Amino acid sequence: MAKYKEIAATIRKRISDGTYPAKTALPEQIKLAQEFKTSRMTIQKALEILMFEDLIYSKQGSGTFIKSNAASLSQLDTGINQYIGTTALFKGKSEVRSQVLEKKLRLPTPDESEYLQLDEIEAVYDIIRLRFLDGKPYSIEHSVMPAKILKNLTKEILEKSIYYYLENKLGLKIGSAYRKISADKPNDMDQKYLKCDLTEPVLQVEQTVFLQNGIPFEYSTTRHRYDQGSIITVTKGNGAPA
Amino acid sequence: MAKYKEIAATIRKRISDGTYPAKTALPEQIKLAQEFKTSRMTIQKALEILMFEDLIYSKQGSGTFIKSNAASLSQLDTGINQYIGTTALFKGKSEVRSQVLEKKLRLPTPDESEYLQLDEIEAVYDIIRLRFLDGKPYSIEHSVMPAKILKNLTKEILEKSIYYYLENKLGLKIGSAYRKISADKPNDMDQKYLKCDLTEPVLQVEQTVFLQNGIPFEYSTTRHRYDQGSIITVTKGNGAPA
DNA sequence: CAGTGGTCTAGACCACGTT
DNA sequence: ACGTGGTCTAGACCACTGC
Repeated sequence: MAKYKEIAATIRKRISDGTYPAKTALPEQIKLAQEFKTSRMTIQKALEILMFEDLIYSKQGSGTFIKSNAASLSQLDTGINQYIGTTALFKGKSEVRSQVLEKKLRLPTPDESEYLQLDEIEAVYDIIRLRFLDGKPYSIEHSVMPAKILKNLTKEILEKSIYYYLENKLGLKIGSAYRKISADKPNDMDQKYLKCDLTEPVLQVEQTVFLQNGIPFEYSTTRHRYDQGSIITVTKGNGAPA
Repeated sequence: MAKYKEIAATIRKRISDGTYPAKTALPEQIKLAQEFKTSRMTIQKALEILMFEDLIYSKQGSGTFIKSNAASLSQLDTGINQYIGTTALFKGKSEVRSQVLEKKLRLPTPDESEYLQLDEIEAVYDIIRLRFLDGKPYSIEHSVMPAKILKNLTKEILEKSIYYYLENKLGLKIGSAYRKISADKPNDMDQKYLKCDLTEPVLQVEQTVFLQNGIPFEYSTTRHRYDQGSIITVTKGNGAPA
């Protein structure tokens, strides 16, 4: 592994085990460079990682400090702000199953061709899946995906995880996602499949997901029963003044 | 401005105006270093900014490429994933006003002292505000903040923006935030103040906001009328494999 | 003014992908 | 094998903070 990553890991460990206590200053970059027998640039690359993880922050002219919530943050082993699909989310805790309500190939609507950056002649898969958690329905997901990316999409893949198929079978990497989250009254499908009555709202997540190269690969709308899910987000502070 | 930031700005401009078209490779780092009369390290710091902004990505051994959604992304002048308060969000578009329904000093509940990392003997402000957009109520915000941070909180400040007060008057910087977003049935207050009937749900955002040094400064629950707001998030792809 | 982090250089070698 | 990005060095000077 790269030296600066190893240094970052060492410092991260010292933060989580209390060797470097919260709210105190880290040793100066020069000292760290001496200790790790490296240059200041390399120390800075290591510290940059920890800043990105929100464990420390620097003030020019003053020092580099450990955030007061750093110890608890460093326990989380994965990065900030993940885009975990529903299948991975409940992994190990419960049993998740998908029922494919619809799977057809059609042409995109004008909106969809804009969101997915497609020509009007390029077909899309139109898929509706009902998700079950431990046998109980908890969400309906309506996905539209370009057929040229998801070739040979089978029902079997849809019943498992599309994300797994993309990354492991097609070798494509997921990049960013835009999401719009809102609350809504239950519509006919919600009432039928999610067993919502008129006073039971849904949490709707409308999202466009991009591959690493910036090509959109999915536009979807997911509606959750209000008592069956919430969205957690972590927003990192910007360094730049407004 | 630092040279690497200027270089990043120049390249960003070339991406947005099409000088460097989407899906193509950027000039090699050596070439860029020559053009800008600088070293490769400085070019890399410039490119790092653009990667963080999700405009480009690199593949070792291959090149640095422009994402296909880069041009549209570079139009957004502000950074990714902002934590803008409601006041700033609607700036220039509409008129936002706050009515303070409650403002008292009390001791924290066990949950609150955990979220806010407070001793049970440290007082908190308990504040309930009703927000109006163009004269119509659209959300109720219940905030709990440590009194030791927000000294001398006046009703006047509450009617404007707490965030503005923090950053400009107290010189404190906002850092990260954790949010939990969910949908819910309207409760008594929602029905009374947001004029929700029983079939009109609310979008609830429960959040803990931290200062730059990691100290929590606000735990709040905001309930929006379902037809008056949605949450937009942008999730950046991780570089690391799962 | 002393001490800290921020930027920058002009090289070098390594790791990876492509051919 | 070659060309790309990734890492790393051993310095230098600048910008800011705090005494």
